[in-house]
Amino acid sequence: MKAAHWEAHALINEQDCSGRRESGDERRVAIARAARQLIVEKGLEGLRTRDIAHSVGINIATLHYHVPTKEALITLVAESLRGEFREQGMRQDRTGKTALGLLRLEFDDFREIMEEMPEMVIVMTELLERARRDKTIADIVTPLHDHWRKQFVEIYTLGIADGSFRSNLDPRSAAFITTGALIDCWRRWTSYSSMLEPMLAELERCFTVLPDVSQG
Amino acid sequence: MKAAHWEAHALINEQDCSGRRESGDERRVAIARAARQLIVEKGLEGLRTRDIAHSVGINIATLHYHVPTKEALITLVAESLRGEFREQGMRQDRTGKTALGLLRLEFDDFREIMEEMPEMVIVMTELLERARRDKTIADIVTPLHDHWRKQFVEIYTLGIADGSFRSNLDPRSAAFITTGALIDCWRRWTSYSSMLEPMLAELERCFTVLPDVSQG
Amino acid sequence: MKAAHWEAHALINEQDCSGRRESGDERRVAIARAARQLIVEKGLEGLRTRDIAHSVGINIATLHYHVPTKEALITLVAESLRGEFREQGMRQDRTGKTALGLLRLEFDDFREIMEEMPEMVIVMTELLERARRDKTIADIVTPLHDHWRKQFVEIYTLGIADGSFRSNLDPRSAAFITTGALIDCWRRWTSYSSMLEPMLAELERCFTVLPDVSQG
Amino acid sequence: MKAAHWEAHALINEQDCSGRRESGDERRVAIARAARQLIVEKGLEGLRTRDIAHSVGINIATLHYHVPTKEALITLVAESLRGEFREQGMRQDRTGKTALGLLRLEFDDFREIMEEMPEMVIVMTELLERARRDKTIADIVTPLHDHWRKQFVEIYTLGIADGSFRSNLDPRSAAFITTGALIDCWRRWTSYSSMLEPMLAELERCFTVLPDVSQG
DNA sequence: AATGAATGAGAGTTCATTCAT
DNA sequence: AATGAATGAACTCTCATTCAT
Repeated sequence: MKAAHWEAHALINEQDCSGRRESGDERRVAIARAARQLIVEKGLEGLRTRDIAHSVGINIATLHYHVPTKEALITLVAESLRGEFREQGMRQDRTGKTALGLLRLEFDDFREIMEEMPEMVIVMTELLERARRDKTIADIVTPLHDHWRKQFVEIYTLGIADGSFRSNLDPRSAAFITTGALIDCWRRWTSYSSMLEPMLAELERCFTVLPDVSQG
Repeated sequence: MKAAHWEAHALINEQDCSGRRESGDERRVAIARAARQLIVEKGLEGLRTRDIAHSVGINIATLHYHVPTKEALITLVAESLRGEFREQGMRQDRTGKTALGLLRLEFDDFREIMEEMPEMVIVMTELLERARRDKTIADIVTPLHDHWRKQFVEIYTLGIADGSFRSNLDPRSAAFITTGALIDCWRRWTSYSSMLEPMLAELERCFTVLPDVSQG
Repeated sequence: MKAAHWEAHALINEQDCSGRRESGDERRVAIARAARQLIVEKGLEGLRTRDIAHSVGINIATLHYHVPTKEALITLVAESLRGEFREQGMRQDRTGKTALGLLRLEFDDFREIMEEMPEMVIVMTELLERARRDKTIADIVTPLHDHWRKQFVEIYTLGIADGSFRSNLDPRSAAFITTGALIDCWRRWTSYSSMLEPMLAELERCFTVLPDVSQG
Repeated sequence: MKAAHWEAHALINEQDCSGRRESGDERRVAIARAARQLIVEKGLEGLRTRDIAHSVGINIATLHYHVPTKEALITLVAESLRGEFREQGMRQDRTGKTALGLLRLEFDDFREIMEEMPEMVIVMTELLERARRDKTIADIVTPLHDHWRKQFVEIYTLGIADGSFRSNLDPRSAAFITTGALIDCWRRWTSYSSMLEPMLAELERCFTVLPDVSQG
């Protein structure tokens, strides 16, 4: 939870309880963190600037000093999510893997997010929802979503070529199914977290060549 | 003479232009209808009781006479959706079908909803979102959702037994994948409506025995 | 101060202290009255919706029920002034008067306003000031001002024709001088009210033919 | 890196682009200059300390270091106006002129101000307005105004004595009329600047002995 | 002399709800 | 069954001013 102090600018979870003033960037990070926490608790709809300010321990006017409007605040939240998603995606070495290996890496990433940052997932869901009506948010969040889907498209395309996936697989449709199923899994996480592993296993079976060829 | 500025507009949603007063239940139906229309336009978050009253062509106080609180109003909307979903599910004859036939029937239902009542889908999505935080709504909407998923579980179980679906299929996971993918399809309907057919076709291929093994 | 009850709609100064609710129009009148009083005390710049509401004895939300925005409120004030100015202008019989007689009637009107409704004058001044930056107000107030000036133009034109005013008088310039001087008199009313009569007398002398022709 | 959003713009009014720091007094002059510019643009009512600071190119805190409160700032503006008005009044040689000559000199001054420093006029008007409610400002601005009027009183008194002005002229009333008309001319400058010359000519005719008596 | 950050007080506005008729 | 009027509580946002450095 506590970020090491040599990690200069990506500190998100650092708790700074000393009396000294924080620099602008730290405050913005703290505000984004508090906002995300509150979105988890009350939803984007229930997000109140006063609550954020209180949670950060500053005056509302101070909040507005750092983030001029509520819209900008939500944009900030969206951007902070984007930052972490990108970090996440760059952690693993993807060279020399088979398509199935890449798919499993992708699933690992998903597992990791679900277990280590479930909060982020809820926030993302809320933002995706709002993106339907708010272009500013859509412009930040949709590319993330599209990028993620495209990765599956590539994996499936690759897998068809190397024979590890079904030859009649439509990569794009499969990618939509995969991301759709995973996002829905997010959404019902609190009720059905136990379904994650069976679902991932089933998804694999859906797209790979049948092992029980005995029937053929 | 009229001081209140927003009351001056013409009523929009009133489909009943005859002079007679509606009975209490008719009013509630009209209110639910107007509310759904407005949810489609502005989202559940942007729903305002005043707008509903105006759309129905009645006073806000009158609205509150028929539906005491906003919560009750949203419950009313949820219930009206439930009613229609049930109607929908009972229309088709399901006797004597194979598992694949039943799956296709289910897909047909989905297609029909998507094309004929896209409004209902949006409202449902919004309600599912709210259900995460509002138990009253969850109690109405979750059973609908569960029921729908269970139908897929049954179909897949049946299909494994009669050999039309993969023997290593996990019906429950497959059902989750199916409903998840379809719901996500709902959500992105405006951007990706063209993906519906490919996705349904791919879903079929995901769960049925590979046809291309013999073909290859 | 107390308007007779048979004067249906122009009641501005009526004090209604009974508990019963007022109709929309009465409330709007009461709001306009309170707003004008407050403008006199604190200026248009210092006008606060909360103060108005408090002065009328209603909630701020109620104020917004009757007058949707602050801009609309100021427009209301401007319109209420316009109404009274017009009433004022129609009271006296102008038929069969000489140009000098008409000028004196005009001066009588001015005296009357200054003495009986000094409050109105201050409000008008504030509105004229704001009109420079606010087109909505300008559209209401400027015509009043223009109309007033034009009346002087007409009087002076008439007076030149009938020989009671100087033949080298430029009616338009003279009208500008007259209204300008009178308005400035308004403005400094509190400090220089004693200057009104000498100024009016001097203005007469400025435009009429010199009586001390002995010099010629 | 910079959290504060409104600080990011380029400074507008800074005419001193050399690297050196300004001395305290220079800063106050720059502040007064910027404030006047902003009063012209948005009125005294719309004047914001932040805007001034930004326009000068300094921080708000720095602004408050040089000028402790907003009231002091407006006083500063008033004083800067006073300084310029005095400079203006001392430029011309008034010895050996007739009353009419002096009046024309006064009109020349007015013309000059109107054409060369229209900005000053607007600011003056705004300050005169505020002076009605703010004694501090009144104490600075009213003497200026009174002084100006007194000059006309003197000119008219002189002119009666030397026979160039009407013998029945009341110098004080005439002075009030003159300044009032001129100030009002200021106020409507943007709409009626073409009225200045005709008005000045008419004012002359108002007070001088009728020339057309002998002509007729 | 200068600044980034912070703040209290208050602005106009909105909304679900209630009251009297 | 219906309504005009009223309201408390809350909202986002603004601004002159101050503090620590």
